Amino acid sequence: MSVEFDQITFAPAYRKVADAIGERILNRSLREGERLPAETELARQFGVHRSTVREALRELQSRGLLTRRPGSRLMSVSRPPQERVAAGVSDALLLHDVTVHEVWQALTILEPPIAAAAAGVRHLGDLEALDAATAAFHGGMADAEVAVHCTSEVFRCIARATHNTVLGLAQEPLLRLLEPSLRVIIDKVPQARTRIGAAHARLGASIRAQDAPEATRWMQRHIADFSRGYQLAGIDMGLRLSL
Amino acid sequence: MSVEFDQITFAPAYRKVADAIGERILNRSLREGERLPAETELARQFGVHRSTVREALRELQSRGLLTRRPGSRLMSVSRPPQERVAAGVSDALLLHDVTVHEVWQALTILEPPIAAAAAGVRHLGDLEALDAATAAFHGGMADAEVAVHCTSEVFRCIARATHNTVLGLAQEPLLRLLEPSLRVIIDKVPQARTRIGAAHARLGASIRAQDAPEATRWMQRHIADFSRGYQLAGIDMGLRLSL
DNA sequence: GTTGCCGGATTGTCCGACAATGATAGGTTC
DNA sequence: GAACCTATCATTGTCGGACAATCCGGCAAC
Repeated sequence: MSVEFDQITFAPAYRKVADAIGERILNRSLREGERLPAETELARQFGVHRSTVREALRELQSRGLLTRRPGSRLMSVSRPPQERVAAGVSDALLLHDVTVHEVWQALTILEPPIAAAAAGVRHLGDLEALDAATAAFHGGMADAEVAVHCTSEVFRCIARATHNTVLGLAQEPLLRLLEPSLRVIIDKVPQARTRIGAAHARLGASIRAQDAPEATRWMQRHIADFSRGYQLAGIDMGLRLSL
Repeated sequence: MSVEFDQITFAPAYRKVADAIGERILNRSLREGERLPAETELARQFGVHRSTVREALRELQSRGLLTRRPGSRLMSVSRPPQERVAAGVSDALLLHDVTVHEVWQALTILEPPIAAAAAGVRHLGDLEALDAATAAFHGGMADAEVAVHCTSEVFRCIARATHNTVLGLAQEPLLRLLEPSLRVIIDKVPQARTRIGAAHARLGASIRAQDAPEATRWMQRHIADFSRGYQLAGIDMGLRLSL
């Protein structure tokens, strides 16, 4: 009965330019490190004004697809750095009002298997990095800031030891969201530091021994301890996170 | 002895403007849905040229922090839509040369506990959505495209049933990366559709029955099946993904 | 109630300009 | 020949201004 039309789609020029360049980066016809022509030249090629090109470049830059390498004014193609991507995810989660509990639950799910995987695949350098982080935790235990940083660093080292980029990138936003509340716990709960330190030691040992079940168990306890920490620090896990 | 100086940081005006606005969105002093002043007005407030403001807006827009609501020319504050964030993550993973195996391993880790959590918390609407996706899979099984879409949709429904945003957002990029290879499997492996369909049915049943262990088991098999599928379809899991 | 029209606001795009700053090449000194 | 200095040039960041298209709101006409 009724005639149906497709929604018409109009994209401004700056989006088209961004899409065109982005497309070629994604499909690898522009390779990492390759330098883009100057803005004026791009404007000429696309047949638009330089201002339009610049708007497109800002978008690609913020996606991490383009970056300016030090010592070069020209933009060059880059793979989005993990930190940037993770920051995007944690910002999004923050604005979506995720609760402490949601982050904690995700850690509960993610971390023990990561520890197990790390115990499976091991590589000497990875163990060293883990030891370094553990040692730094002990050394800087007095300073809450250092303690917090080292705690998440231990997580990072373990994830890195799995040599699975996906796991590392999945974990990173959680660590970012965890840190502020972890700081509160470490500040308010006296026994937190020693318990965390002990967990680190056991985790390191079991990963070194390639004892996956043991690594899993200790990681479970480690994460479970956070939940206790939240209680003791008087943090309501149902509350949404804030930066 | 030596005098130490901080690295001097220079940020172009468009970055400063973007940071200023972004900051206020992140710390919620600008609330979701709130409309920004017009570009001319922003330029006046920041004391820069409109082109500069526009470059900043492009960045915020691409981060999903600003969007234009239909029927309004003014930019309004938005929380980054999941799809956009997920797209950013999967693009990044793609460019970082993640392998099929890495994605698969992450699914192995993530999905069974998600299914278990879904079996714990259940909400009538969630079950309906899951049933709908399962039914759509059966209905459209002939069409590979539909089958692929419904398979990931089932994952999405299960994650949604956990009511944990973090889990949903962690999973989404994996689904995006999974889909192309899943399409190949469904095309090349005759028994794939029935096995996937069976898994969906069992998953739905055990979640409805709130049987977390059973849901875990079926999800494990479901994901393990993918690995078999890759073999049968002749896909080398060590190869990096491509779009 | 729908349609048509007008004024104003806003964006998308363009033109052109210019200072600051690195890169580079070319000449100079040892 | 190597190292150093300098003039030149290319490129970005930023600006001023301009203009068409378009969309919103309101109001009149049908």
